[in-house]
Amino acid sequence: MHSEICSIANIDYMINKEEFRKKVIITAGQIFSHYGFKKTTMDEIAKALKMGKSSIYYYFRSKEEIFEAVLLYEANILRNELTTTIKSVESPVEKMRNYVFVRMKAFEKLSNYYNAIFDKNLDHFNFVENIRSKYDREELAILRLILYHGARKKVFNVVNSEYTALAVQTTLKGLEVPLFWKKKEDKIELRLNAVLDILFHGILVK
Amino acid sequence: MHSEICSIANIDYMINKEEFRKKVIITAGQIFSHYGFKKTTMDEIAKALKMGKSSIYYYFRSKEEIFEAVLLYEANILRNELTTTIKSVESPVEKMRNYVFVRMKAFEKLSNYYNAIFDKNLDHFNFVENIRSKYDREELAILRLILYHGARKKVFNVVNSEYTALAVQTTLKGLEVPLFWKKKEDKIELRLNAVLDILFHGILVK
DNA sequence: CGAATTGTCGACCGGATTATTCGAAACCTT
DNA sequence: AAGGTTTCGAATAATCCGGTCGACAATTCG
Repeated sequence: MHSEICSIANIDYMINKEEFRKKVIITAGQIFSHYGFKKTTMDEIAKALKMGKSSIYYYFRSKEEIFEAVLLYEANILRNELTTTIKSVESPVEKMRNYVFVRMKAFEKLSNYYNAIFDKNLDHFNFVENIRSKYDREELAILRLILYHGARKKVFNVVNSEYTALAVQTTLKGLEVPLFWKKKEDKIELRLNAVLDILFHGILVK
Repeated sequence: MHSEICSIANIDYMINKEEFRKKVIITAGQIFSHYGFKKTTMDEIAKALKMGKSSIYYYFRSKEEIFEAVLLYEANILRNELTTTIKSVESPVEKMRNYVFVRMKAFEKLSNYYNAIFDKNLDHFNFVENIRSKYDREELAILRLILYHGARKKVFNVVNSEYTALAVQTTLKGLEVPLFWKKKEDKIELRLNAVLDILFHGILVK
């Protein structure tokens, strides 16, 4: 029959569908990052989208699928920002304040989702591995170096010396941090928070 | 019988009890201000206190009672800060930047609870009236003046002119703002958010 | 020491919430 | 108008959560 026309129409549909999915991801992402996975309700997402709750299920199979899409979306943004920025940066270290600051912000945003992941009993090993595999080792090495030398040369004001070593060591390895955990325990969770604190607040730029 | 000794003992008990209540108020307050009333669970509060949920009910009758205690506690702090600070401030307006900024922060903290109040179907009229009655009219007048002239003289950078009038008008009347609402409707809620936005972010100091 | 009072907690209940489904209506596009 | 696409109200089954209760530990008192 009219197979060609039909397929054209389908492509149109798919585009719209993809756009709507993105809208959901962005909207839901904001809510997830604030309230975590468990505390975020479908009703809430639907309300924020000004849509019936059931409609969302036309685009996503489940709440989890939305959440995972959000994580992937954010991780990709972060990764792209990193790769593009890192190529436009040259020493000296002293001039990198703003650069690092921007990076910090990006990580900060993503770090919100850690809570959400904790909240859920998601197997974050898979997630972390997934993300990590997308980072070029070299990128990480450079970033780590910047921070390391920056801290030594007092470009950054490291607030709490107790955690300095840990912070420098793990800084901007970023998503590798969770690899140290074996299971979800309070103490370990606390340590993560400490690290994140240093990463995003403790090390003050400017 | 041993009425005197007993009463002394009772006072001791009360002090401990009062201390524990305060601990609950502070801990629960942090959670409430982040997640709102509804999304905050007793289990969560208990866990944060490292205590059994049932134990909390030995000190508070209900979740609502905790919440109201939190509001009162915060409101008192804010009120005290206001009254003490306002007496140590003299013109000119241009030097008040930092002062106002600090005030902003204080309001910001309290403003978090507005969400919590919305969240709940609490009759916030009572609450607001309760708080408002503790403010000296004169204090408010002075604060309002500072902001008003500050905005006119461009000491503050008013970001969104659309809301400027509203902001100046209601700024630091602070807790009076809610009096304009008749019921909890989306549009009105949005307007509040706009106002709060202006109050705490829109008007940039420095 | 006991006994009385104060404080803690695990286990549990029933009503409320919530993720998800389904079928029917509304909406396009041809 | 037909057929595919999108929306949504209503129903459901599972889970959650505020609050209770009784047992029991700790402390205070004679």
